[in-house]
Order: sequence, then C-alpha cells, then structure tokens
Amino acid sequence: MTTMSITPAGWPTTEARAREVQDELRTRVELHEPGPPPGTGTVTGVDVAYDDERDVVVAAAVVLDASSLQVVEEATAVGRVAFPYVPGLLAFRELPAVLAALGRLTAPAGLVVCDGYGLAHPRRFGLASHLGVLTGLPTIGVAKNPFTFAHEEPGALRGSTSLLVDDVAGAEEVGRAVRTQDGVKPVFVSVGHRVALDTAVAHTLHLAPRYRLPETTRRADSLCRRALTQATG
DNA sequence: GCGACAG
DNA sequence: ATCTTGTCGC
Repeated sequence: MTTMSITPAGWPTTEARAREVQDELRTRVELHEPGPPPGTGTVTGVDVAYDDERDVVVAAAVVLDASSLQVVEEATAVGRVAFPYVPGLLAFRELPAVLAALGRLTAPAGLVVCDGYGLAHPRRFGLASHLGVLTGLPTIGVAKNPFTFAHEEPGALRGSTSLLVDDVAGAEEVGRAVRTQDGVKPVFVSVGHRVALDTAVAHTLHLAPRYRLPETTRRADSLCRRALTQATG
C-alpha cells in the first residue's frame, strides 16, 4: 500500500514555527570544511514537481558518477504537499519528498546539488543548508534566479564569476553568480553544508560541461516531471 | 500599508 | 513551480 505519509513527524505547519526551526537548525550548519573535490565519487541531484490541484508532490534523486557524469541510480517518492510556497520557506515545501527519495537510494549520494539556495537566504538557511543538516551530507545550492540578492554581471565566458551579495546585510557575500556557458545567463551558487564556496563553484562548472544547468539538476528535473505525469495524468 | 520574492 | 505553439539555431 502507499498510504504512509511522506511528511516527517513534527514537520512545521505555520510560517512562524518554520522560521523558528530555521533559526534553531542554522547553528548546526558546517561552513569550514572544503568539501569533496569535483570529479571524484558520486554526486546527486534532487528536484521536486507539483500538481497543487491534486495536492500531489513528486521528488527525484539521481546519482551520477562524478567523473563520467553517467547515471548510477535513480529514485522517486510521491506524497502530499506539506507546505505552501512561501519565499524563504521553500525547504518546508520540498524537503519531505526529497528526504523520502534520498532514502530509497542504495548508492552513496556523495555531494548533493539542490535546485535553490543554501547560505544565500534571508536567515542564511536555505533549502541546501537545511537538507545538509538533516542528512549530514555535503550540499550546495544552484539557483536559476538571484532571489533578493544583488550581483554584477559576470564576464561573458564560461567560468566567469561575480559576487552575489546581500545589500540588506551590508553587502555581505552570500554566493556567486557563475557563467556556466559562453554568453548564457549565469546560475547562482551558494554553499549548503560541509562545502566551501570555491568548491561549490568548481562542482557547478564540472557538472555543466554542455548546458547552463548542472547535469544533476537536469536529470532530477526530468525524472520528477515524468514521475508526476505518471502519478497523475 | 505596498512591493519583491529560490521553487 | 505551472499554464502553453511554434520557432530559431546548432
């Protein structure tokens, strides 16, 4: 049967409580480890797709060999939407399904690449930070938009980067804008848990040899969409 | 109070 | 995130 809820016991249901949880868990983020070097071991992409009409959420976790970028293993998890989309509280909407999908993997996840932010967050505890603390795995966030942050335009060539700063917090650096392909809009990288920013940027470039987004994100996005179509219609 | 705002 | 056809380009 598939009647078990996918949402962890005690998962927040109010915005106020969710913010409290972020402030509590934030103290457990590890920001001083360099993180695994790019190209070795495994790397995992996670992403989520929704059908809010039917209250269905599907997460996908795709493990890649970090050297060849070939798929090692795939897993999905289907459940009910646990939280509405609220900017700054995305983790409470996405993580229950992501944790379930990761739990179905048999291969070691290695570094996990999230679709969204880590440190670059109003309270410095985005999706990637949250997932890292809950799993203990090294995590990074690669987002498609600058959210509320400011950045200079990186150089036009692949590999160019610029600072992503929080103007509200005195221009504190919270991540990097990274050009992964010549002349293509940059992605926005921030650290999650147990990975340094330079390492996170290196992983992002290594994972995006051909397209703007990392292969991890592309594979996970594709898989959760297919799984949602199959679960719904 | 108003507007902006990862996915 | 999601709603959606064709179209320009490698």
